[in-house]
Amino acid sequence: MPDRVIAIVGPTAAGKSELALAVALALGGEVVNADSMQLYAGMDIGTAKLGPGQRRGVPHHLLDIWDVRQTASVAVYQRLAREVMAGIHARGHVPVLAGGSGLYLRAALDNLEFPGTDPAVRRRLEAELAAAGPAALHARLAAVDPAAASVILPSNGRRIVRALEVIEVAGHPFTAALPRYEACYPVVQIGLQVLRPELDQRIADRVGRMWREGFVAEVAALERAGLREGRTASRALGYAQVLRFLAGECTEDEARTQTILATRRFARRQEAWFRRDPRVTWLMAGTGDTGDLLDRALTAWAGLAGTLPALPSRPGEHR
RNA sequence: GGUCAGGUAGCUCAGUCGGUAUGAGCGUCCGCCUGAAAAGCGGAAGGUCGGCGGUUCGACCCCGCCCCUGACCA
Repeated sequence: MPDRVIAIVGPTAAGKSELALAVALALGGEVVNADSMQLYAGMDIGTAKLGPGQRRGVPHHLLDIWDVRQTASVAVYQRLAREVMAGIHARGHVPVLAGGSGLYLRAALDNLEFPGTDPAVRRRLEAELAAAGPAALHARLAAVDPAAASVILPSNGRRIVRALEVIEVAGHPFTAALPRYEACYPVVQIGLQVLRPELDQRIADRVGRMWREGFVAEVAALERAGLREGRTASRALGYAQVLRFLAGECTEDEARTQTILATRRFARRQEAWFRRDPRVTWLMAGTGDTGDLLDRALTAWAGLAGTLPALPSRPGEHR
């Protein structure tokens, strides 16, 4: 019997965490985080992480597992997510994957394999990038892997470095295009959709709330814990802006405004990412209609169940 | 009321010593994304150059009047 998964995806501030919680309660599920920044311990207010007291007894996995100084890694996340989901399945529960990091979702759900990495090689290539610029590295890539070079733009230093790294470390060409959408679990992906004007309002409200809840103090504390050394965490939305403020590079008000703008841009990118995935079932999340949303999500889930051998249902196990 | 500065893309502003606006940044929209992905990269749309006259083969640019904004003087 195939082990099924339900995923709640969509842009930031659309209400994924709440819906995931409701779905988990209804199906006897356990939530698995698919948000790259909620993996970091201590990044709570700025990532809108559900606190332990708000989880209503539902187990949540892959939260607070990384130190802010650690560089994030999709490949590591993939391994962890697969392990966690296997455990949930073994317990007879349903994994409810929730988060807005598109690549992380695909890493967890799809047949994606990440070629290895080598810190030394990476460091060397990055130094070369800084010294010679992306165009020079791109020319080199074109010589060793024309296919990859034709797909990666000469201005995208980051992807060029990774391609060269893979060729050197793995000894094979870099697959520069994402593969077909092909999941390794029977999965229902629920996409939460909120109209642009309302989403923008929610983002502004959320950032305002973050500030009222002591976001600046959170960042200051993390700064003492080494946030600035963290390659990934220091660039997180809001955290990057507050770090600039703390360094005296802008006013607090500018940091707040910039956080709103950057979050908005990010939400657009998330929409674009998930929009391409034909498997996503989109639900319009109007203002405060969570109950209805849950019904519609469960209907979509029931649709998947109908295509598969029946599974004994265990509703409300975590009450 | 007077003097000066300014009115150019949704916003902040370049620019043309008269020859169809190379406009820039931001915003907006769209696309890409395989070990940093809340990251990184790319593309597009947007302007009757405040209004009306005049000079000129030709005016965003020169001249006149008017409107608006700001500073200063009364």
